[in-house]
Amino acid sequence: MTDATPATRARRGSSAEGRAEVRRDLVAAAARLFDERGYEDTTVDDIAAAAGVGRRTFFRYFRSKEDAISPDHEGALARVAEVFATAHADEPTTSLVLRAGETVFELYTADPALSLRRYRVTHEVAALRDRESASVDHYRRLFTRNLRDRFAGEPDGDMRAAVTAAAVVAAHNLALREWLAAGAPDDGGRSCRERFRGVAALLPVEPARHGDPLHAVAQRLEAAADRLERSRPA
Amino acid sequence: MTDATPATRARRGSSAEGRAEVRRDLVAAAARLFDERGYEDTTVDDIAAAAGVGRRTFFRYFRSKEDAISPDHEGALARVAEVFATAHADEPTTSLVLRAGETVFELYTADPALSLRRYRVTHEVAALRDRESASVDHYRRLFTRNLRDRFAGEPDGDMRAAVTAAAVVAAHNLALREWLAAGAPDDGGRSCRERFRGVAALLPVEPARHGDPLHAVAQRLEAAADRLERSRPA
DNA sequence: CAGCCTAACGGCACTCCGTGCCACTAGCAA
DNA sequence: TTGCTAGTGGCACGGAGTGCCGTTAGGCTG
Repeated sequence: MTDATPATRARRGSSAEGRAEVRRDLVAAAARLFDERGYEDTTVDDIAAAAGVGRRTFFRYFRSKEDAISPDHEGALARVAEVFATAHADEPTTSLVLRAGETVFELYTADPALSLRRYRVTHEVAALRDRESASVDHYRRLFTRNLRDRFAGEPDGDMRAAVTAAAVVAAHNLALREWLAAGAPDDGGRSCRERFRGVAALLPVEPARHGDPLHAVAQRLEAAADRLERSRPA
Repeated sequence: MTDATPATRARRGSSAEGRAEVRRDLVAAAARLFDERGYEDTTVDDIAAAAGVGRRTFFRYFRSKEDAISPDHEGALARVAEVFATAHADEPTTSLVLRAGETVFELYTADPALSLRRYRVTHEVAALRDRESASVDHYRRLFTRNLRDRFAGEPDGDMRAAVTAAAVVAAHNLALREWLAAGAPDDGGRSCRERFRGVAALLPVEPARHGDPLHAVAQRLEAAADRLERSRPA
């Protein structure tokens, strides 16, 4: 983006900060060019040139052209996996999936302006929409695997795991999309998280009691109590 | 696939049956080559040559290389949309989504052997898996749109529409995958449909009872938990 | 039957994505 | 100074997907 002399930009990527700077420049250039000219009419050469690096270097930072505009889902997936891996077995399932889901919001709330630009471009270009769908499905699969383990042995465990995982991920995306459509208000993602938590009342996490009208309320009480416990000083 | 003299295959696509024949040959060639050599090591040239047509003709039948192995999701989407469009307003939501979902099974049960081959290849190749995820998400969006209309005005309507749609699609895929993993038994997809119908008990199709006194208590407890959490930055 | 017309076909050339290879150079160590 | 390492950019290549055009089969018309 900013003009740099060949001398200074020659080995920007040598240090860790240098690599981060090059990466930021590439992301910014891609977002700007996709927004201005459209995704299809922007080549990788254009992005690389705008960021002041060679085309070959672009592919050392991103696996593909689409990657330049996508959030770092791999890192977020790893963090979600960590939440599942470190969770205590007696934590209520509702609480666990809410915690796991909220982890991902940080991907977007960290830089609301960039998220908005990404959102606009992603939802206009079919190729990027499909790619986003595929990324989201990776979360769904991760949730499904962990819930399947949790529900193992219970009646209809696999089906409930599949349905619960899909429901949580769908609620997450709804909350996120509404937050973005509202202009990504910078409240640390609080509105986003609160909307997301509404899914708790809709999950079939308890096999026997589902259908009982009081059940949903009981679940939400449980989840809230769990949050109270967590927010206590250690 | 089958050798044809240049004379007979020259204008096979002139008639409707001819086009269907060419398409079948291309699909069969793609499935066989992907299976034998792997997806990455098969070029469009290979597929076209194996089917006895030119490379340019391949792209007149399929938009992309991936399309040659994918089921006809566009047609299935149109049929599902038709189910929603022609449904009576007083049909229970559960019944409607089950009917809509079952429509899609025909895509696979019509030719179990081909479906099995597609399943194997699709689940081995990351690019095809992602493409399948994107296709599935189109169904989810279609269900979401229609359910959002159905739940319009009801409390938490959007959230329940998103969750219900995701749940139905997830259950559909679980039933389908189990059917394929079992070797695609040719019972007209009965086992598949029955498994799918199990989702009915897990759907939040009835709105939460906001008049319930316990609901207010849950809300106040949640709000208290949020305030406490907010006052203690992590 | 002869001639025309339409439409599918095959081939060519082109753009662009993504990758392997290699020479270059800045920074560092001996 | 002399290697040594690691990031870089250029080059060339294979493959996907597209625009264009000449060719040709099959149908329609006189």
